[in-house]
Amino acid sequence: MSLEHILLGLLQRPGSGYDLKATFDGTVRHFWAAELSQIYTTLQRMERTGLLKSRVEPSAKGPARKVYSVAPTGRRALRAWLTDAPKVNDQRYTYLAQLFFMDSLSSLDQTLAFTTSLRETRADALKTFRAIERQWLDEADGSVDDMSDENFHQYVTLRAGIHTMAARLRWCDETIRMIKQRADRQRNGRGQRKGNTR
Amino acid sequence: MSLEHILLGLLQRPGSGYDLKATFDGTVRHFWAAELSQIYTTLQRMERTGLLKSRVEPSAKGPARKVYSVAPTGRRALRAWLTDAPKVNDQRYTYLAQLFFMDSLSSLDQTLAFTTSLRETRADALKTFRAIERQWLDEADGSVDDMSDENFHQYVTLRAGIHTMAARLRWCDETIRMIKQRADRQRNGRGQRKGNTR
DNA sequence: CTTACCATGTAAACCGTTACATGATTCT
DNA sequence: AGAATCATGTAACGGTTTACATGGTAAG
Repeated sequence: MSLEHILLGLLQRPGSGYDLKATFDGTVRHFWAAELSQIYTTLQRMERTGLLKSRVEPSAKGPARKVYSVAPTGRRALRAWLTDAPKVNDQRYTYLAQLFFMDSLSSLDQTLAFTTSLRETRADALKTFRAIERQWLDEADGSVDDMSDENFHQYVTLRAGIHTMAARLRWCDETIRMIKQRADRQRNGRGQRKGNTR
Repeated sequence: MSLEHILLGLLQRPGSGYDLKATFDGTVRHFWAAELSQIYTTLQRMERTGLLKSRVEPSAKGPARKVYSVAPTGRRALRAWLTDAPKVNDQRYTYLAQLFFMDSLSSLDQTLAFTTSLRETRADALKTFRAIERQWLDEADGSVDDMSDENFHQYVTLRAGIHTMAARLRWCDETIRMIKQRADRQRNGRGQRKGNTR
């Protein structure tokens, strides 16, 4: 139920579902994504179970806004979650699954093209992360020490994304190198070894 | 629908749901996890939609086994998925979400303890990955070139896990260093800057 | 006799994506 | 007039976890 806890965290400043979607995309999207529809239904559930309260406010534009804020029960729930041990959840990587079975295409060229294409997307993502980091550092006069504690906590989660993405790029490069080496060997007639007969 | 595709990949050697759970845990668990109950229901759906066929076989021990294998439609679906572009899916990191909001505990000591504890679990996980890699390399006489193409594809996904986990460890170390530095500064009375007043 | 392993599932609840539906205001 | 943005949702489907239910064989 981490989405609920993230919403509790974000709602330390009250807001509507629509507001929260924007905040989501602007702050936590590098480690958590959520669609508007999911946010709306989750907020409704959280009000039903007493974690949140809401009031309806007229809007300058469009329909009335339903502004949520954290109820006392919610505050306790957030605190309990934060003082709990770090929760490690399983990750699912679709592209690694594809790669895992890609031998059945019997074409190292396909594997090479796949990995090369993946590398590009990861390089773009890393560039984006680094640009966001530069903005953060500019706003803090270039020094992490000048950040507020609040910004510091947020900043280190961005650093996590940068480390991970950089590692993935290095892995792509290592893999591309190994694929090329393997393809060369096979072209030079050293490919027939250990059941490698496809 | 990646679980379906992974099951298609694994079922290139036919097997029962129970078999598949064991294979899952032994081969792809570092990038994909699945419970038995999910595997059973997914296999049933895939037979209903024509991706798989099954036959019932008596078992040496326990109840009859329902052995699934890939139907022609399934073979085409697997091929289409493998020749598709690398699919990057969003990752959700619960512990980064916790860290993101942890400033509201107003205690850098808590943040330090949290990160230190996380570091331990990541170090253990990395150790496990490295042990598995050593086994793989031993079986291939220590050289990646001596692996079959099939094993090579599987090996590189393990390397992805190792790169990622090592990066996460380096991030933990970097973060721990920054937290300590920040705590020191605040104890030495330089803590009151830029809204850092909690 | 009890535990572990083999082998099958169902049910309930929540997580998450995609598509659909509605309607107001503001800018071009 | 049409597009963008504000703002709310529902529905359907599949993904995932946890708990429950059943019963056989083999080893200690």
